[in-house]
Amino acid sequence: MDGGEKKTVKRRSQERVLQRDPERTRAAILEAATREFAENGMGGARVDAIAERAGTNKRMLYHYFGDKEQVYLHVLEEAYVGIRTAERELHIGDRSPEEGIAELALFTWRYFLKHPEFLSLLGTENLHRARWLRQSVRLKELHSHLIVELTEVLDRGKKAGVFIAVADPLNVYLTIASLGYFYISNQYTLSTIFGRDLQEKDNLDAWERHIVHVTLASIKA
Amino acid sequence: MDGGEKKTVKRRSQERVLQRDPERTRAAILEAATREFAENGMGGARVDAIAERAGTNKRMLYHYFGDKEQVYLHVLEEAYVGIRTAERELHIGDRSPEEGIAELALFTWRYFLKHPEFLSLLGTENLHRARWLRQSVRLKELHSHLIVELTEVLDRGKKAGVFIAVADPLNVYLTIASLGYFYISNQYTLSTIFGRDLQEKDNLDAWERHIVHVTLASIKA
DNA sequence: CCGGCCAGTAACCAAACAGTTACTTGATGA
DNA sequence: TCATCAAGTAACTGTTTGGTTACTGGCCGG
Repeated sequence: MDGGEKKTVKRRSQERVLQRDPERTRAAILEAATREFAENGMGGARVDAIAERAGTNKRMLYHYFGDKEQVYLHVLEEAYVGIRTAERELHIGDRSPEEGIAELALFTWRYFLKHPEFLSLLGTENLHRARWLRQSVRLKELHSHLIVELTEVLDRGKKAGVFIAVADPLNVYLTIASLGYFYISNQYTLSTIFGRDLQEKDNLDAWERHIVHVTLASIKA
Repeated sequence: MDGGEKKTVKRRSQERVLQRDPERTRAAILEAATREFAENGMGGARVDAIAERAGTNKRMLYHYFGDKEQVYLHVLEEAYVGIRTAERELHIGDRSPEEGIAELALFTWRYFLKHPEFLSLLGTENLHRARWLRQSVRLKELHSHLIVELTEVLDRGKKAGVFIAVADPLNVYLTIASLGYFYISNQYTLSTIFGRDLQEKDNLDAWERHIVHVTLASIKA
């Protein structure tokens, strides 16, 4: 539009400090992309915005990840690895069955509350019917640990007579996850239509207690 | 790309039958937009796609609604009106308190199951922090009816000694909605990572029973 | 019976977008 | 000490996209 010379590129002398640190640049892109995808979804996220947020430019993003979809896939994988890794350090089997379940419920709720971007990414992925998650080879074995440990805790509770016999591990986890996910991810529409700020501390505390109460009430003998 | 003449527009004689039916065209756009927004979110939805799905063209869409955001707002409003209208016909106060709560839980679950596009729209709206919902004047008074009626049922249950005294109407509704919403809207990632098809009839039926069971268990005296 | 109005069409436009190209710079090891 | 190669930059490109313009044609009140 303004300049005519196409070949002779004039360059201003270095404005940004050169990083020359591949690990750092890659990590910065991934973190910036996490925020961008979480805030805008797959369709709304902008490659330029990710590059700018990461303090680099598009060329590097394509250099490290190939294309937009691959960046998204890496972001999604990292997010799942994050929660499942933290979960592993819980050792819900170390205490009584009731305490174990309560601990898992509390952990899940607090993790969701601390990482709303994870919930947002799940929302985006489900909007697209798990299109990228299904392609991921990395995430196939990640989740079995949770179910195995939960099954063990429930079985101990059944033998001790404190839990009902029909308690299904997956259903118990889905109950915990449902109550946390919906409250946080849908807080904006809910606060609007019911005229109550769900982010207020009192309401958050009440819901935390509610999740533990509901989860235990649903499996107690 | 092919034709050169800019001013002299040549027109093929009428290919599509002229509808000349404003009501129908408007409704067709709204229905097509509902599907497009539900499937792709705000950022992913395409105005051209909506027009094509509606069997019309962009000009009409802009004629009736102004711009993309207004179309989306109308879609969202229609969706909320849909569920709240159906809800009103329930009359959960007509039976015993326990039956009333069970009825509301069943209705909500089945409505969600039948209208996944509503859940998707909620997800999109929450991704954008209720940006459009908050602007809507039409949807302010729509939801109070639900809370009023639920409060009445819970109070009756408390007086009869079947419900606990601390049961909060909003929390009861959030419990019901959480369990339905999460299971359906996150079914794709959940089915993938846990290797169980959540759309299978047996699983759906089990979850329906589970929702009623959990809701009642959490408020029973 | 005709002039203006409104539903409808298709071609068009500028901006935004994902992805590419052509080039520069700094570190390293032979 | 200099050739090589990876890290980095900015300008460019073809396409898509939301939104507009210029036009057509059926219908209805005067």
